[in-house]
Amino acid sequence: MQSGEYTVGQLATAARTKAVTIRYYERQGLMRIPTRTPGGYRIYRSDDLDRLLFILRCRHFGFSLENVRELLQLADQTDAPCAEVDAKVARHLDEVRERLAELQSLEAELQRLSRCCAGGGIVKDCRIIESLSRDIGNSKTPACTP
Amino acid sequence: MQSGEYTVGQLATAARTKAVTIRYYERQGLMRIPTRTPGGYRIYRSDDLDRLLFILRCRHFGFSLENVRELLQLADQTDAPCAEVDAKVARHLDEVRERLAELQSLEAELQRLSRCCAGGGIVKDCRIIESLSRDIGNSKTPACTP
DNA sequence: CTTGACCTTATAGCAACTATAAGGTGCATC
DNA sequence: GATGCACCTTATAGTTGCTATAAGGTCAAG
Ligand SMILES: [Zn+2]
Ligand SMILES: [Zn+2]
Ligand SMILES: [Zn+2]
Ligand SMILES: [Zn+2]
Repeated sequence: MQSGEYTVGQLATAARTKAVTIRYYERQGLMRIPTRTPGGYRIYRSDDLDRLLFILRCRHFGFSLENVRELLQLADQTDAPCAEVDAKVARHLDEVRERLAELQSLEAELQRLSRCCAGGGIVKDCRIIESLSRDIGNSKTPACTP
Repeated sequence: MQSGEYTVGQLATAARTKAVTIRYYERQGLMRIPTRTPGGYRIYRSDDLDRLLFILRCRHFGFSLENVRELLQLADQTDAPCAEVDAKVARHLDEVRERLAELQSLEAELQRLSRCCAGGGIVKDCRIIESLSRDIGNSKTPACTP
């Protein structure tokens, strides 16, 4: 091990991730196949750290591993127009906003459900259980009027 | 097959779900073990439909199957206090709000990333790729656990 | 009695890891 | 040189809530 070289564990520490994750990324074709010591240990260099950090930043932004793979390829073609990159980010942003809207409506529904029951009663009279037991979605009379 | 009885497919249709889902819920201990025809077909009755609809409503509210299992048990003890039910719903609402907050901050970050690049350039100069290649939030590198 | 829609089970796959087992390496210390 | 220990290796299974496939059996209509 020379200076500027890392074992998988050292690379993991440097990137604040775990060795298993790095091996997993290798199997998934995100990390390059590293050289090995005579004993079979993986040896990484600083460009591997760069690549790993790129991957982790993409993950932090919620990109799927497949998207990350594509982003890595795009990032390598430095002279190509970046329109595809920009589009990928924009599309992902759209997806996140969609999930956000869904989660917001879930939160509202769940809050309504939660407020159904005043507490202190028994299951037989619990408006929450009642709401879960009948079709609130199609009911004319809403189960809960908070 | 008498009236008021369902095969798994008919039950699925009645609940607007799929037969495989019902069998899966049975394996997971959510649906009761049904009786069978001499040929081995599952036979369901209207209380099975009620139970299935209860499960599906819980799923609609985002409860995990484990939570649904517990809610089913709680719902069966009609004379017990409903505090546990109420607490389960409240806890789930908290989790949803937590996810919501994470998703909101992700949306903001992603919007900032998206706006980095004006478009029309090449990858080499793309601020998005640059952002993904450098430590933008460099004061802290939060390891996002989604 | 054949057709065809439906049913049965078992098994594998998805995403992105996490956990476990069983063993090998590298380096410091005795 | 032997030992100990932290770290490395691979393979395999588990997580969640389904979905897909294969290979076969049942039921009711025509
Ligand atoms: Zn209650
Ligand atoms: Zn809804
Ligand atoms: Zn962040
Ligand atoms: Zn760009």
